[in-house]
Amino acid sequence: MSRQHHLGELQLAIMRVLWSHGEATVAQVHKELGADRALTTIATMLTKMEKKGVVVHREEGRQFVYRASIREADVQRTMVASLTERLFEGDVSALVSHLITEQEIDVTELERLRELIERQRGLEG
Amino acid sequence: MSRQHHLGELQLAIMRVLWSHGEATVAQVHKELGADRALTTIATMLTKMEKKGVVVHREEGRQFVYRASIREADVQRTMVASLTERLFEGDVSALVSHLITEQEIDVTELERLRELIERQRGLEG
DNA sequence: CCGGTAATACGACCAAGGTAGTTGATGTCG
DNA sequence: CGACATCAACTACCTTGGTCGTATTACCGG
Repeated sequence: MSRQHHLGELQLAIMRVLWSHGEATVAQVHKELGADRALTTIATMLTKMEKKGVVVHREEGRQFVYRASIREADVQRTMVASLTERLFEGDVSALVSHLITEQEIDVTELERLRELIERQRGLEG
Repeated sequence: MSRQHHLGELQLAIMRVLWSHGEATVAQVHKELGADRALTTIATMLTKMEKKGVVVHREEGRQFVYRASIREADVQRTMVASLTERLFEGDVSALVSHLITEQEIDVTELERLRELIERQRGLEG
């Protein structure tokens, strides 16, 4: 269940469509992604993803309607944790520091984050 | 220069050794990584990495002494940005939120981060 | 000088992500 | 009914990361 779901670029893009739409056919996913790749690319990828266990499908007429079978928050958690491990030796705070100081967050956002931290500190305190 | 340096697991592990040691021979890297893989695996990887432009070497007798040719902060920046793009539609704050609420940061760290945000807010005016 | 050791060079493989063409079945529309 | 469009299945490639085995070369100790 909570296996390391380490998804590639296209796979993630597809997952995002499924997460936001709930369900989608190959054609819908394709369109949503800008229709720059071939339709079969999406279809092949979805097949591989189903084999891997990250999506499932039901049939509607002769079309397949796909649905994500893992939750977005779980994927975020495992992938962020993995990156944190690889780049910051597992130090989550180091990553947050990096984000705050190196990755362009405007003042309004900073204020929002400050409040978030306050709230979280309340919860943990 | 600022190409998307998208490094794999082993590559990152090797880079970390080089960043922290400044320079290292194949044998040193191998040892530092626990010597669980074959020595040639490290050697091959370093060759590939040099071709890719992320490390360079000089010769010392018969040995190659490798050195990183890209900075750690740059790799962090591009890889974090890439993940942010893929998982949070480029919304850095969303990632920070995720880290604060979902990834186990203790109260002391939260306080440290709060101060960091204050300071950054000062810098950005 | 000779045999073993230590290093790189080179080539082989495998898996996974990504991309797409072709085929064959099945519907639909005129 | 028949031509055309749609859709999944299958096959095929290519690239990159990762993992090694073997060959070749150079050095070092006896």
